[in-house]
Amino acid sequence: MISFEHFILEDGSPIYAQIIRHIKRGITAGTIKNQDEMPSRRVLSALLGVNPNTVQKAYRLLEEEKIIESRSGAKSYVTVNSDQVEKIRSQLLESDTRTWIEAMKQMGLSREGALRLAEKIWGTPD
Amino acid sequence: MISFEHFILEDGSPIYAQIIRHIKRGITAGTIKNQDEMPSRRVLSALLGVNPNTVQKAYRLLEEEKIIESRSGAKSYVTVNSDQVEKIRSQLLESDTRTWIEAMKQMGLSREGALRLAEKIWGTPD
DNA sequence: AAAACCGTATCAGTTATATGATACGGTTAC
DNA sequence: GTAACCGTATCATATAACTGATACGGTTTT
Repeated sequence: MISFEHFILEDGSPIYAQIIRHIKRGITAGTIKNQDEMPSRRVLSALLGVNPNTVQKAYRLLEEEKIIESRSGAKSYVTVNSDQVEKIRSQLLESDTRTWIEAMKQMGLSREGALRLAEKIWGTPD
Repeated sequence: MISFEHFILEDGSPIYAQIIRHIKRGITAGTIKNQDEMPSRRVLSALLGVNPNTVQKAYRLLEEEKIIESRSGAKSYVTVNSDQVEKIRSQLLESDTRTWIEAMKQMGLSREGALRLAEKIWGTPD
């Protein structure tokens, strides 16, 4: 079963989008793998304290992206092949990093300045 | 007059929030300074192709944060002292960077791996 | 077979975001 | 002074996002 242990609701972006991002990041990290069992809509909504319809929207969109599969009545499963994983990984890493770089540039930081800042905030390497 | 030359509307976050972020990043970068003249609501909305009410919402929130001042009938001006600038700067840099770091961690990257990725995507130092 | 889940669907209601139009009165520039 | 611009306010409207409740039928487990 996929863990949502470290999932924290942020503000600013829609909840359903945050759920989708969490799944994709897990796939990128390798903590979510092909054929993994998804928590049911009811269970996840109770876990996150949100409405079941919000979770259903996230799952529906994940299904449209062919990342999960659902059968009426049964549980939903992750269905990703290695090509999809690689695609998701490169897209997420690049877009998240580009967003950060753009912000740093807008605030006048040089490449080295931004990297030093990130290094400092990250803290001890892990 | 504050420049919105490189401002591009993104999707995902509200337009008024993007405007606020643009101003704050400009202040952090030093390209927007105390007593700078803000573009009028009408001008900026025309420039961005959005509704004047959307710009007004951004300006109202900036005013509540004491970052700009408006007098009915007259133009609006940036009103930030050096303490505010430093506060805005540290808040923005830290939150943007923490967001990126959290994403990298969720995707299983080590500190060094993430820094190398950022270095590569940034390209030539500037 | 029955109970316990599950995916799916639908209804209504609220809030946030954005658009569009218009108006009033204050300020600035000519 | 007057025209042009400005901040501010108020309508109405539309859509997206989220909540809450409920229901139907399929699957799994016992």
